[in-house]
Amino acid sequence: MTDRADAGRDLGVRRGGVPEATVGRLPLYHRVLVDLADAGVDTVSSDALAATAGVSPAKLRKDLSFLGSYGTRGVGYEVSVLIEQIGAELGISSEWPVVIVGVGHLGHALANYGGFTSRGFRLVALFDEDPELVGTDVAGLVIRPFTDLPSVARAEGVTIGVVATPAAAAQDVADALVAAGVNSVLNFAPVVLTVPPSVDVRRVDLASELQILAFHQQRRGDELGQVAR
Amino acid sequence: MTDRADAGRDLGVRRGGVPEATVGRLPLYHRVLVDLADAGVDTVSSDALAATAGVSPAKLRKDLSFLGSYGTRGVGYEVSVLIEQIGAELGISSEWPVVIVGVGHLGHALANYGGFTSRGFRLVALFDEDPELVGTDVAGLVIRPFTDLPSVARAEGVTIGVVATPAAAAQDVADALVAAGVNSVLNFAPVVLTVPPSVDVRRVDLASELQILAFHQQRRGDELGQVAR
DNA sequence: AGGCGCTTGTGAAGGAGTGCACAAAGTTGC
DNA sequence: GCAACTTTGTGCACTCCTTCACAAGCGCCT
Ligand SMILES: NC(=O)c1ccc[n+]([C@@H]2O[C@H](COP(=O)([O-])OP(=O)(O)OC[C@H]3O[C@@H](n4cnc5c(N)ncnc54)[C@H](O)[C@@H]3O)[C@@H](O)[C@H]2O)c1
Ligand SMILES: NC(=O)c1ccc[n+]([C@@H]2O[C@H](COP(=O)([O-])OP(=O)(O)OC[C@H]3O[C@@H](n4cnc5c(N)ncnc54)[C@H](O)[C@@H]3O)[C@@H](O)[C@H]2O)c1
Repeated sequence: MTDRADAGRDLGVRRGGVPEATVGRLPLYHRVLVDLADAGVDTVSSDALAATAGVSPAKLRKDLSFLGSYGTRGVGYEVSVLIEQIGAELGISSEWPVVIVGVGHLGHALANYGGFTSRGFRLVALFDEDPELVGTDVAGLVIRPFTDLPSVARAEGVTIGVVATPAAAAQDVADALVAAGVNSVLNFAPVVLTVPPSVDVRRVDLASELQILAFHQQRRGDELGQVAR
Repeated sequence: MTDRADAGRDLGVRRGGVPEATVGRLPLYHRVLVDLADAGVDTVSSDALAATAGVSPAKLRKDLSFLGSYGTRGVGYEVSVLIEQIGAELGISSEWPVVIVGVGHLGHALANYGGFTSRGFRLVALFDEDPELVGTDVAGLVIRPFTDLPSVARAEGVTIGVVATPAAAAQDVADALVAAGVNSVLNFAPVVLTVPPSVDVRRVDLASELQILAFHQQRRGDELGQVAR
C-alpha cells in the first residue's frame, strides 16, 4: 500500500524537510531497529537506541522528530512503528530495481552481498564488457553485455545503478546509465563523475577512508609528544 | 622542521587545526592532483581544480589555506607542491601497514585492490578463521589463521585494520584488533562496533548508501506529483 | 484522583561549515 | 616602472547541524 497520500495530520512537519544529515543516519537507525526487533525487543528509549546506534540521545530524538511524533513519553518508542516509519521515509516499502555495471572482483562481491536485497533493493541485472564474463552466472544472475543496458533499464524501470568498473571506464558507463534513464548512481571507481544536475551520485572510496584514518592516526601520534606540557 | 616552539602566537594557521570536513576532502584533492600530474599539468587555478574535484572554488581555497599558503596569486597552485603538502598532511609519506580480517567475497576484492597500496598503504597480512582458506594465496599473500593476528600486528607495527567478516563476528574481530594494538579500524560489517574512545572506527556501508540514494530518488518522484508508472 | 518518576519533543544557544566579496599579491605587457 | 589583469587568501555573514535544558505528556502507584 502506498500511503503517500498524507494521512492529513502532519501539517507541522514539512514533508520534504528532513535535513540531509538526518537522512544519512536513518539507514543506520533502521538497521539497528531491525536487529532489535529480531532480538525480540519491542520498545526502546531514545537513550538505549542512541547507545546502540552510537549517536547522542538528543541527536537521535531530533532526527526522529523530523519524521513525526511516534514515541510515547514516559515509555519510549515502539520498535515496529519506528521501523515502518523510517522504512517509509527511505522508500524501503517499494523495491528499487538496481543494476551493477562491472563484474570484476568488487562487482562480484557486491552481487553476492545479501544486504542489498534484504533492504528494499532488487538486483535485476549485471553488466560487463568482457566477452569472457558475459553469459556466466553470478549470484543467480547471468552477466549480460553492457550494450543490453538500455533495454533492461527501461523494461525494469531501473533508477539506481552501481558503477564497479575501472576508473578509466567509469565516466562512459555513467553516461550510458544516465542515457538509459538511471538518475541515481553509486560509484566505486576513484574518479569524479560528471553528470547532469538531475542525477544524484554518491561515491564510495576505500582509499579515502583509509587516508582519513591515517590522518587521525598521525595526528594522535604527533600529539603524544606534546601532551607532557 | 616546520615546528618550533610556537612563541605564543599562532601564525594564522594552526598545525593540527584542520577542520574535519576539510580532512574528508583532502584525499579527493590528492587524487585529482595526482591525475593532473600524470596528465602533464604542472599548474592549476583554484577554479580549475575545484571544477575537476566537483567542489566550489571558495571551498577549495579555504580548504587549502588550512595547510598553509602554497599558491601563487595571479598564477595558481603548482601541482607537485600541493601533492606533497596534502600527502604530508595525510601521512602518505610514511607507509602505513594494514591488515584485512575476513577474506570472503569482499576481503578478496579488497586484497586485490591496487588503490590500497598505491596511496601510502602496505597490505601486510590477510586473516581468516576458515581452515579451508588459511594457507591459500590471495594477491601475493598467504591467508593466515586469525590467531596469528597479535604477533603479526606487533611485529609489523600495524595500526590500521580492515574488518570484512560477517556482522556476527565483527565485534569479536574488533576486540582482537584493539587488543593487538590496532587503533584505527575500517569496518565493512553492518554493525556498530564498540571500542575504547582511543580507537577510531570508520564504517563503510553499502546498503546505507543505496538507501540514501533511494530517499532522494523517492523525494524527487514525489515532487513530480507521481512516481514512475 | 492525584502525585511521582520517566521519557519524549523542541525551543534556544552554541558551533561548525559554506558562500561571498574583496583586498592583497603576484604576473604580464608596454 | 607602472597600469591592467589575474588569482589567491580571508574576514564576514549566513546556513546548517549539534548540544543543552526543560516543559509537556504519559503510565504507574498509592
Ligand atoms: N576491489 C576493491 O576492493 C575496490 C575497492 C574500492 C574501489 N574499487 C574500484 O572499483 C572498480 C572495480 O574494481 P575491481 O577490483 O572490481 O576491478 P576489476 O578489474 O576486477 O573489475 C572491473 C570489471 O569491469 C569490467 N569493465 C571494464 N570496462 C567496462 C565497461 N566499459 N563496461 C562494463 N564493464 C566494464 C571489466 O571487464 C571487469 O570485469 C575500480 O575502479 C576500483 O578502483 C575497487
Ligand atoms: N560483499 C559485499 O559487497 C559487501 C558489501 C558491504 C558490506 N559487506 C559486509 O562485509 C562483510 C563480508 O562480506 P562478504 O561478502 O565478504 O562475506 P563472506 O561470507 O564472503 O566472507 C566472510 C569471511 O570472513 C571469515 N570469517 C568469519 N568469521 C571470522 C572470524 N571470526 N575471524 C576471521 N575471519 C572470519 C569467513 O571465513 C569468510 O571468509 C559482511 O559483514 C558483509 O555484510 C559486504
